[in-house]
Amino acid sequence: MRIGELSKRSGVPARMLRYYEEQGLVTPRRLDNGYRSYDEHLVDRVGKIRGLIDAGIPTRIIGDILPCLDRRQTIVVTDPHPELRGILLQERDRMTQKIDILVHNRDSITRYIKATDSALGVVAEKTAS
Amino acid sequence: MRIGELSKRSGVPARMLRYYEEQGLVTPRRLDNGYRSYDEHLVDRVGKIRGLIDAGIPTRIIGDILPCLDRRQTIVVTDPHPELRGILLQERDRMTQKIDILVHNRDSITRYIKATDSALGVVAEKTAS
DNA sequence: ATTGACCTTCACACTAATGGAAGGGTTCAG
DNA sequence: CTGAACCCTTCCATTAGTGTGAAGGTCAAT
Repeated sequence: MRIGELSKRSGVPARMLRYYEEQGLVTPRRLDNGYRSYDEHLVDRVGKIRGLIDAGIPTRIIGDILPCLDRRQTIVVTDPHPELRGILLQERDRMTQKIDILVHNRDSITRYIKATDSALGVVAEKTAS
Repeated sequence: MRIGELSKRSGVPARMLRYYEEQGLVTPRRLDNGYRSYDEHLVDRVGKIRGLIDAGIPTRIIGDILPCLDRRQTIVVTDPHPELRGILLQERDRMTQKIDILVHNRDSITRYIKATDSALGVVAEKTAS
């Protein structure tokens, strides 16, 4: 498919799809006329990319970990660069840390909402009575 | 305490502490000589701020939710602006979404590491034999 | 009184992610 | 053939988060 369709289907602006290509995250083929041609499995890939970017992972790192994220992957035993394992471990820990922070703060927000709700509920009851 | 000490204790560069102030996230008192004076509880606060920024939450939003994050808070029934509840709900959902994505990808990475490890383990065994 | 370690503001600059416009091809439908 | 709707590249702009440096004030210790 061409960039417009991928953009529609993935919800990612075409501008960003070109940017991801520039960053080496997706490498569409080219048609004879120079148009980008994305094949099906890239829909999923850009979905992952968006998710990770939204979650605060920079593209530089996404590029490192993306190849390891595909289910049904052929494990790359011929490791392109040997520091990969270290990078992955480190990045996994970073993600765990982010998760913990997000969970904690989300729960705080939830508690806050509940508290205000019940407080207002009481007010509503009182004013209603 | 002054900015240098807070910086050391929180691990956040003084430059950033001034930036957070500019963004309205912390409002230190001022000494007679113009120096910023932070009191104890702000150590915690900047910790939260850093965590949230690292997790990909923009300061603008942190400013909204920060007041709701303090344990031992006085619930602000006199709601400064009435859209707050909506903002909080929306932001909480965003955070949940981020969490899900992070968890999913972190687990993928973990699986990948395990897979390569055991693959290399086999190789090591074979070469060792 | 000078030195050194703080602090102040202001300003310039960089990166990452994104938006957008300019100028120019391609394709297709009418 | 012409217009609409795509696509291309290149360049410029903006925002958030940072780093860094200049020019200067404060203060404690020598």
